[in-house]
Amino acid sequence: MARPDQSSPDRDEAASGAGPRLCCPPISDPALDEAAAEDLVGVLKALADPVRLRIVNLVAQEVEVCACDLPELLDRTQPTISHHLSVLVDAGLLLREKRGKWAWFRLHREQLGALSSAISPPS
Amino acid sequence: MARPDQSSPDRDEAASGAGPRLCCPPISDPALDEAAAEDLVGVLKALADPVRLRIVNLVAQEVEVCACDLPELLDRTQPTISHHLSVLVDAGLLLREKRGKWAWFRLHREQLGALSSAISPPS
DNA sequence: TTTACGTATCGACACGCATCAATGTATTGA
DNA sequence: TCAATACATTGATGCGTGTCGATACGTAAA
Repeated sequence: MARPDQSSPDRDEAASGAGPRLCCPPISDPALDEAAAEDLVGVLKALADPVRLRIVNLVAQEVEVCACDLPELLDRTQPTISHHLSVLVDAGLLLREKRGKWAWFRLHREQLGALSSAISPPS
Repeated sequence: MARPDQSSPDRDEAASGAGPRLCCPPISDPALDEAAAEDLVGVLKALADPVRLRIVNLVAQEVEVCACDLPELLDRTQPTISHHLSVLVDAGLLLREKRGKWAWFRLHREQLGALSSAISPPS
């Protein structure tokens, strides 16, 4: 698929040079290759679910949250909540601590902060 | 599912009070209700795909990007690229400008910045 | 008005995933 | 040891979506 060049009427600003050349520097050296993109996407996918996003939001408001409260708060069954908690722990967004019969979860702030800055726009 | 209380051996710090009470203030008033979560999730889902994340990354490195370059750069067919571009535009992350036969895309920095700060951890 | 080309849309297919009922595992208290 | 409880795991199901070939649409040049 041919790229438009500067001789196109659409982009003739700064047309002081010689013969036709590219309208702009060709895109090269993408900072995010396929592998790096997959890594970041893993954390983004973990957050890109309404139940999981609300879990993270709840945990961010408290020191820690007991799994026992979440089925009622989020209107989902216990297996579904357990599944979502595991996804968040696997993504590194939550930290799980089992105390007796109960499972408590805290926010992994470094990981969430890393994600936040990874997607913050440049300049 | 019963919540553990402070009389549990797991959480007996600051046990100076009277009879048994909750281990911690009950979670209430979640800042993110189901509707608000769905909104944020829409933008997160748009980013949570390796092809789309790489598109945003490419556009963030240039002033603007021509759709004609993306199939080769990202190793996807033209319909697939067109689909992903539409998803990003619909999510408000990219701005589309059609010039002649070509479609050019710029980063919507405000939207990406809003997402970045929305998921940044508190304090 | 043709022809060529870049892009958008459509239809179909395969895969991923959110969800739940049923069941297993581990811990606590009697 | 037994019963109760909290959580994890499994299997099944339905929906969403990433992908591509085919095709339609719009623009520009001949």
